[in-house]
Amino acid sequence: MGSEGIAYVTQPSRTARERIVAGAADMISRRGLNATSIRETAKHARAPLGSTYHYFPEGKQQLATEAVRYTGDLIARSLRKELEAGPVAGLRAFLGLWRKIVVDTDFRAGCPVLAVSIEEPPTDETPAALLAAAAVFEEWESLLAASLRDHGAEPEEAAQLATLIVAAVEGTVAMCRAKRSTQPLDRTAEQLQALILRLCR
Amino acid sequence: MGSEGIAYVTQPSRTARERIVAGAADMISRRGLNATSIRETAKHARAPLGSTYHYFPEGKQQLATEAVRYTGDLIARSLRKELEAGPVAGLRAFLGLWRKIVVDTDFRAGCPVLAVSIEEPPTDETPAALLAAAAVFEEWESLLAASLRDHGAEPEEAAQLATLIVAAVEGTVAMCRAKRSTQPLDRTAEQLQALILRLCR
DNA sequence: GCTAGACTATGACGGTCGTTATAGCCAGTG
DNA sequence: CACTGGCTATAACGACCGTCATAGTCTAGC
Repeated sequence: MGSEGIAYVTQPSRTARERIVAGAADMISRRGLNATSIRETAKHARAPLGSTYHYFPEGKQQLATEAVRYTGDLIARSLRKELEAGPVAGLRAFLGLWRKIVVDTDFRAGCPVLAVSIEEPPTDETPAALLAAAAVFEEWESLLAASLRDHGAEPEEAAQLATLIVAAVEGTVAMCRAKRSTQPLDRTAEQLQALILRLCR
Repeated sequence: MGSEGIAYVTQPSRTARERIVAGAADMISRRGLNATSIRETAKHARAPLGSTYHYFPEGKQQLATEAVRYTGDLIARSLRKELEAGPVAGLRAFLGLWRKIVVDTDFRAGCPVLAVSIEEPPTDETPAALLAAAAVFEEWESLLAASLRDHGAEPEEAAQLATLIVAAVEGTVAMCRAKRSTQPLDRTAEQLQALILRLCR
């Protein structure tokens, strides 16, 4: 312990609640939702177990939901800013964020939104964390699509390409973890960048 | 029970060992590796728990490894056949396989190879299941890349596009599960098909 | 100072996990 | 017929899980 968590750093200045959420996002991105226990989440955030149920009375589902939204907002904020310099710059920033997470954690962490997306819902109704994951994907896509439209792409084409970008990046991050190499990220980056350049005039 | 598992059907004609592997692949694709217990795997295959450790003496890791290879071979076999009709036909078959799994299971199942890829390795060395996942991705990519080269693509371009296709499909399946919709698959299919057509002359 | 409410500390509950051990069944071979 | 080896049945092991309850500590406002 102590040398591993770099991607979602838990600065001691933040409140205990924020540290728990950020730590949960990090752990979910590494091991998946089901393998992330509330006990370890609390320990990772140097918070007592009891506090977890104080801050998140609805239990694990609420914590997972907030962790998904936390990461979603983190990425969306950066993406929104970089997209001001155009879709290619936005893509580069998007890829760069994930590359940093994957490399900094020695291919151990990935995307918690993806991790939550591939867990089977229990029985009948859709859990809140899965709904949050869908909303995060939607937001990332719409940010990219808007930028593509602003740079001359047809709306339908822009929507398609935005979906492709998000899906490809998520899949590529997973492939990098399996192969313990950033080569998939390099290849995907090349192809997606060419695709944007071709579409925006 | 009885009306849910359609994607990786467990025909009673197969041996108990095969049923356990196929069932494990299905369960991993739904809930992830860590949330798939050997007990439930055995129950799902109508095999006693003791038999699991008889057939797979190395325990859960061995079962997971074989489940990954099982799915990898299943997809690779179909992909190889359809690619004889060209890369576009291959892409269509690839997408169709995943679409069927996602739709038939009401967005509950996905790709077990992806699920294994995003689980953090325990401590020091890479687990066998993760190595198997990397090999499966590699095989799918090389099948696609070879077909693209055979139809006029430059080797480097072919490799890049093959990686993009595998990554995009894996990511898209996850997005479909989160959104409970096949729209991402439709969009990705459109973009990838256009990409192949543009590259192969 | 004192009290209310936010937070911590601690322990327990029933349950499932991976794995192992042991004893039994039941084909097929000699 | 005995017997051997593949497979089953059953129970147990320590460990961890999500959740809840309860009692204690701390701090802000009166």
